[in-house]
Amino acid sequence: MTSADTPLKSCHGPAAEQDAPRRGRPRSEAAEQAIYGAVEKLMEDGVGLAELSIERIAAEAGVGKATIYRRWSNKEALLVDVVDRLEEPMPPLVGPTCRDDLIAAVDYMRRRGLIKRSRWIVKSALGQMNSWPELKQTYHERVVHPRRELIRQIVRRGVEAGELRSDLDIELLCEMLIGPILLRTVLWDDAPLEDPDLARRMVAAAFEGLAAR
Amino acid sequence: MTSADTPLKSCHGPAAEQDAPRRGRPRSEAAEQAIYGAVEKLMEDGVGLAELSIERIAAEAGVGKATIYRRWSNKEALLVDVVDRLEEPMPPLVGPTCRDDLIAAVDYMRRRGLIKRSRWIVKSALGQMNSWPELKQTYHERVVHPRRELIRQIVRRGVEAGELRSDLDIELLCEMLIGPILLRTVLWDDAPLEDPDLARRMVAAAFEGLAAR
DNA sequence: TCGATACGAGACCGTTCCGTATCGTAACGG
DNA sequence: CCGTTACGATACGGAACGGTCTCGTATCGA
Repeated sequence: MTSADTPLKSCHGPAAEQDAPRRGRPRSEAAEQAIYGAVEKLMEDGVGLAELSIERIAAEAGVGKATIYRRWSNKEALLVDVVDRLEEPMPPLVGPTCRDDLIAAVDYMRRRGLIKRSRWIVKSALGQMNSWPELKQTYHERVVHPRRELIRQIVRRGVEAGELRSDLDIELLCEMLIGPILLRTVLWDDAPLEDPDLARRMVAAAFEGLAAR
Repeated sequence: MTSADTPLKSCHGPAAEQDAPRRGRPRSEAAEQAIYGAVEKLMEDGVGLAELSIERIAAEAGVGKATIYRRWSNKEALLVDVVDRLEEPMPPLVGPTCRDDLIAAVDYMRRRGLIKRSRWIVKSALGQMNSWPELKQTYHERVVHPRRELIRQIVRRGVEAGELRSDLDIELLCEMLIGPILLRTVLWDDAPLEDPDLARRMVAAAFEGLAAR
């Protein structure tokens, strides 16, 4: 009975028991958006994961705590949903060459690094999520893994097409290509990301090498 | 008057007013080490910054809370000292070539990444220290900045010696060289770091480029 | 021996937070 | 109109924690 008739519909959002035709007053869509909005606003304001309490979220959203608990069973479930809907998938990119795809991918990360919400979630992912297994797993599944896989795919195609050296391990190639941009977006808060040409320069440097001549 | 007579003695450890010849029972050095040890043990066990409470530290150290507060005015001061004494400085390395120095530096980071304590502090630094300004500043001053400066210095010498391309921005060169290893040590928990040849391969790949032929 | 200080243990207070329950009100179906 | 459910607000119990204080004991200098 647990998973017989329900198609496991990648159930986003609050746990809505949609089976019953719901009598009484319907749930407010506005309240839901206000809750999501409040969490995202707090994240953008640099509030740490520890300070991100349900009471603070409710206050920021102008919503009663009960309205939150009516939708999510606890704080963890709420944050899992927030993380889940936070980042849209990378656009599928099929440039003429592997190099084009790599530049696009690196530039996507550069632009993403400019968005404060992304930075917050990445940093929190590293720091606090160790003691929060489900949140960490969701983040890895939905955010880290797909991007890593996409890069791997581009690199593999590049190797097969003869654009990238075939004497290097695929993992090493990936790290050499996206390490620098991730370093700038995640570790070094003060590093500039505004230059729209940065991705091209990075990929070019990686391709051609840093040694003189 | 701020820095006239005090030699700014890089005052490690608990705030000890060493001026008075201290009568009564002296403070226990063992207790101090037990406190430091307890924090480091908890960190190695993967306890998050939020769970790292004074009471838990005291219990782990087998020490009364008062013994902690007698040495540090609050939790923040304790953690600042812990961070401060956590990492020893990078060894000054003057290899025959810039390439040797870079390999040594990257390998130092690889070995450091194998130590759980370092990983913990780096991750916490990213996640939770945003709401903890003094801790973050200390970490940046004592850990991040010196290492970054050393890399910059090596790279600058490499450019001057004609080993590295002079048409690239110094910052970009630094990121291309240490981004990959930091990616592995900080962001990807599961990435292997055991290969003692990793640093050499990474620097070689960066020097010679990833493009085929 | 005596005063001063440190020790481990833990009581204590104030604060914050989670999660539940209760209010009076508002919005839906029948 | 009535039953049902959601709403915002808020009170509540319970837990965790920071920081202070008080015990009885131990260890120093004088």
